[in-house]
Amino acid sequence: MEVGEVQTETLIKEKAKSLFFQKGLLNATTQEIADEAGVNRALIHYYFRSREMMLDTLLDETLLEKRERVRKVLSTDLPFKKKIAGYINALIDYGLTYPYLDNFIISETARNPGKVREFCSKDNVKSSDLIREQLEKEIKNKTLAPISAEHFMVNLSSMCNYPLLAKSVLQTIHGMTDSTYRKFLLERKQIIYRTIFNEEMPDPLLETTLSI
Amino acid sequence: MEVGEVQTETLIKEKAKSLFFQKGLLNATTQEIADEAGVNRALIHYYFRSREMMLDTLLDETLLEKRERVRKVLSTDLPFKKKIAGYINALIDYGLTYPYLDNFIISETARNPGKVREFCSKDNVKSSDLIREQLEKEIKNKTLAPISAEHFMVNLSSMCNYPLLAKSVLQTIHGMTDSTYRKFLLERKQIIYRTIFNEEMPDPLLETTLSI
DNA sequence: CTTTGCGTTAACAAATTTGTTAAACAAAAA
DNA sequence: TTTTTGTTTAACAAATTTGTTAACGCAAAG
Repeated sequence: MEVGEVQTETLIKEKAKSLFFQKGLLNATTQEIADEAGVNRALIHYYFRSREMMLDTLLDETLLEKRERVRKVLSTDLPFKKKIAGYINALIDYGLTYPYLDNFIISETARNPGKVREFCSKDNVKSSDLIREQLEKEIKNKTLAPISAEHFMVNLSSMCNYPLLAKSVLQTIHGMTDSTYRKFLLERKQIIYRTIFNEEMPDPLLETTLSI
Repeated sequence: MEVGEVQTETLIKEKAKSLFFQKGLLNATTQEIADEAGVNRALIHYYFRSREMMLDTLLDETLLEKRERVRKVLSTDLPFKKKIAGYINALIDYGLTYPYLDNFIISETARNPGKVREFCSKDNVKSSDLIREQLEKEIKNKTLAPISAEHFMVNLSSMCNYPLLAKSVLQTIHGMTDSTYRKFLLERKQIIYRTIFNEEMPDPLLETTLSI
């Protein structure tokens, strides 16, 4: 391996993530991954032992990264509504990066129910616990209609994640181009905030974390 | 084939739907389907020619059935809010019947983008068009905050479908049993209505269409 | 009774895919 | 230079999966 060249292992992981989580090729073969990375297929076994172990590594890394991002937003000292605005922002932006990640998880779950439990157990802090206290305060102050922390978080993540998951279907139904649908998703940040809080989202909260 | 016995073709289709759309075995092999139906694998080819053609048939039938149900609800003469309550009811109940249907569609899309377009094009009436008029009237009457029909429908279907899709993950995170999660989903009918309309859902609208 | 046709089965062929291995290669160490 | 170590490759073996086919069984028609 020449100095300065990208590490083969990293290259394979990135191309595999792209196939699985961005392009949605949930059943990509080791050959397809190798082709995408432009390396010999045997290298996948050299670095990861088996396809299954590579999947575990990819999921571990990607889910950890996503959790970190979400955790960071929900653990700030910001007031409740700003925190939630940040959460919406992070979730939609992350979804735009890996539109098929959730889908992948869900499908894998059916194939191997134990694995998800394993991944989830690594996540010892529930996001609903991170907002419960503030949420209840809002409800007490009558600035939010009564709702449990669980339902609140499920509402939120549903409205953020589903339109990304169902992109191809929704896009086809509504006859949107890729760029139109992207705009639609970004619009949704405000829509979701309004639906949850029944009031306008403050402008400064809209900045995307995406470069592209 | 004895008289009175279930038609083999129907039996295969039902067992295949169960595997794909209920148990979430998205990659079920023809052998697994045959085993589930208790028939010889060759019969699948006898009746459906190929695995691919069977998939098309299954999707066609199931999506048509789902559409019919939704269409029926949105095409009644009921006032807007009752109509939406019926929609929530139908969507959650249908999702409880086929929790992996959406997931299947999404995954298939990545493998064969043209197929979804074909399926969607058979659905010549958008559900957002079915409610647009009434929605705009509600907004004009100030009984609903301004929102486009598209975002409104996406909000609605997101909150109904996502928790079913992500069942295994959410269930694990929140440590719920199957029956607890089922209750959680049924609770959501009211939660979703409240989130959308910011007011209580009238009791008579809560009746499930499910027998179990 | 014989024939016809549908439903069913086991056995086979072909394609795909995963995982292994032995050899080739290249760069750094001795 | 030779050796060693880590990386890469082609070739192979094994398992899985789809699709075909020829034969069998059986009920209804002739």
